[in-house]
Amino acid sequence: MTLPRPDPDAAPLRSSSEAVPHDLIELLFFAYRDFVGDPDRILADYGFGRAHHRVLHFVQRRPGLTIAELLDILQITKQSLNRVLKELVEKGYIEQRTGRQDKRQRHLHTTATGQDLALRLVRLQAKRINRALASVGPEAAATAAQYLSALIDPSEQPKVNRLLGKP
Amino acid sequence: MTLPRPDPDAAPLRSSSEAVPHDLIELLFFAYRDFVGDPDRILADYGFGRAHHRVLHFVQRRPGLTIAELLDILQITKQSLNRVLKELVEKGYIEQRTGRQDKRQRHLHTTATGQDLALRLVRLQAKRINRALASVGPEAAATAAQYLSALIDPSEQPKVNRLLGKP
DNA sequence: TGAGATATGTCAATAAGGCTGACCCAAATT
DNA sequence: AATTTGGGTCAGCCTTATTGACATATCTCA
Repeated sequence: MTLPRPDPDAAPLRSSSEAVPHDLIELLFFAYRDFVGDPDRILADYGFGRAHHRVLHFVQRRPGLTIAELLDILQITKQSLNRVLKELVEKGYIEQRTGRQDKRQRHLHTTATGQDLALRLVRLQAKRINRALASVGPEAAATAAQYLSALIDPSEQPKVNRLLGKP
Repeated sequence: MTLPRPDPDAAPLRSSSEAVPHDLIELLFFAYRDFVGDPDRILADYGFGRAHHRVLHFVQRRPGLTIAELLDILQITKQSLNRVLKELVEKGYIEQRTGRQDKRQRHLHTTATGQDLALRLVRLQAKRINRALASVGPEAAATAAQYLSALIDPSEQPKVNRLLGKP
């Protein structure tokens, strides 16, 4: 099966002086797909999906996170969050603790089981990333991080930087 | 609302000597989300979703693509592809031409309308990427491309390289 | 020529992960 | 005491994906 080559004349940029970096567009699609594919396969054994992974990941990373903070990070509705969070709590991967100062808040923590799974998943993703960095040279790490960071909505960047601990 | 900082001692890497680049893991999530968010908003006006976008994009990029080739790129089932492809054809964004040598094949092409939409979307994504490149320096483009490419499953890399026209 | 492989299309059922809208309670704030 | 905030929940809907089964046309090869 031979794929046709991209046709350079197919889309002349008449009304735009900006170049279109097709490779960066398509590579992000393929890279992201394979990147989340690894965890997906494991999560399926637990009856979890991608949404559970994200919740587990950020709770593991930021123990004590509240619901509101998690909603702000994930940018989904509380109904969507609640479904997966409830399952993670019921199955014993995440624990909710009522806030001490503000008793309305629920602070989220991974249980020992939750930590095991979160670590297993994050190591799997780290493996892929480290393999990539090894192949392009470790100097690329900083550049890649800066590039990905700059792709984020400027309005979201402060939040993400805080999240990553880079104020 | 103040987010707690990542807890560096929360997940000691007892059973792994590999470092875990949390920033690169999380940045990929945020970057991808915002990257596909732009087109999503536009597509909603047309009654299309992300799946339609991917089909339209690759057909625009590789005019004459067959169904089998597209399935191989997207890695979804033909039933999934068929639903969105049918809608794109019915609404006049994509055209199917029966193969000349092999009459079983359908060669896919964007219509004029399809090209307009595809270009609009690709320019939007290019804008975000070019903004990012401008902020980190254009030298970063090659590094970012290499890094993203190296994230892809090694078994898939030849295919992607062919697709991008870099053999 | 006839058998089998290939390319595509389609039906039906199911699941995951999102959404909106409408409520509810308890606790904090003013 | 009244209002706002943090969180939970019900119900219904959409999109994208899946599996499995089957249909049809066309191509290839013995």
